[in-house]
Amino acid sequence: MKQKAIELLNSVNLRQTQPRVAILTVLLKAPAPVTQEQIAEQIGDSAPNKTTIYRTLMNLVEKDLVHKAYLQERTWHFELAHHCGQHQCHPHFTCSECQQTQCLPEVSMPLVKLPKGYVMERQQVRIEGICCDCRENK
Amino acid sequence: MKQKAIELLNSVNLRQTQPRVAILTVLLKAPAPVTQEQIAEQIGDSAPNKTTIYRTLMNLVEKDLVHKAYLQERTWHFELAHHCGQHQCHPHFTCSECQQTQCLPEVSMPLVKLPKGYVMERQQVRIEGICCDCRENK
DNA sequence: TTTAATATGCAACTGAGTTGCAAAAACAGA
DNA sequence: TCTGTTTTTGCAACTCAGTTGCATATTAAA
Repeated sequence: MKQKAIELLNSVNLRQTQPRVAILTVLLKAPAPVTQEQIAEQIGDSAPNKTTIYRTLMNLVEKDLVHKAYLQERTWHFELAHHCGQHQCHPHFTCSECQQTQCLPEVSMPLVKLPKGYVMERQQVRIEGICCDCRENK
Repeated sequence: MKQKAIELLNSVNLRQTQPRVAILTVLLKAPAPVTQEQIAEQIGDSAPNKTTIYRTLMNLVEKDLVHKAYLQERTWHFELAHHCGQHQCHPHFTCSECQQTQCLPEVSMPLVKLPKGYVMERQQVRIEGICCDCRENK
């Protein structure tokens, strides 16, 4: 994991620092998009300052290693981009009862046809609904 | 417009108040999702307090007259739901250069197939890319 | 009208994300 | 391995969208 993190940093010419490696390691393990706070929690006592976490995430987004996953919440969530297709991430499902978000297996959705002259960079799909657990407890 | 706003309020059993009518009227005219601040601006001097605007928007979202459109920004954007299909809104395009967002004409996207036991409420598509204007000015 | 229920405005608050700057760490070259 | 330059980090103070509590005003049903 840690090794993989270091490789990723090298691949985009970012200096290899403790905070960056730790943050990337968390992202590599995460099963769904995570917030700054969750990252800090996971790293524990040696977690970097929140400013550093945000700055690192922003660097990683800029290098396209990480994506901001837009969810119906106030807080930003991040996930590794390495499972995304060229123009499309996997869809995210958010339960409107329990607010839990999960990644859906990559589905090949057709890309929306853009008006002439527009360039597609990335298409994201977000789904709201009721998850299995919440439906049963009704 | 104002008449339409009143009808919408009646249809969901919300009391007809000046702020609500004004806010709905702005939403009815808006060509793309708008923020609290933009709504206040459009209404002008007689604009309700920002707390009222937020509370009204939340009421309208709850009644499903309005949707929160999730964009890659810090501020919330709202739009009328009346052009959305039952499980799907029209896609939004955000230019990663100029940050402008626009609605794309309703396209019929297939719905993602959810795992067993899940209920689909709404599917949203968000596209990032370069808009026509920005591409030409490069 | 009158009254009970609901909505509004205000001011103070919250909390995610940002900024500026001094101190620390990374790395290239000697 | 040391040195100097560049980049990164931590801290504290800040910003600003959205929230909360409560007193006052408005709605609409009787």
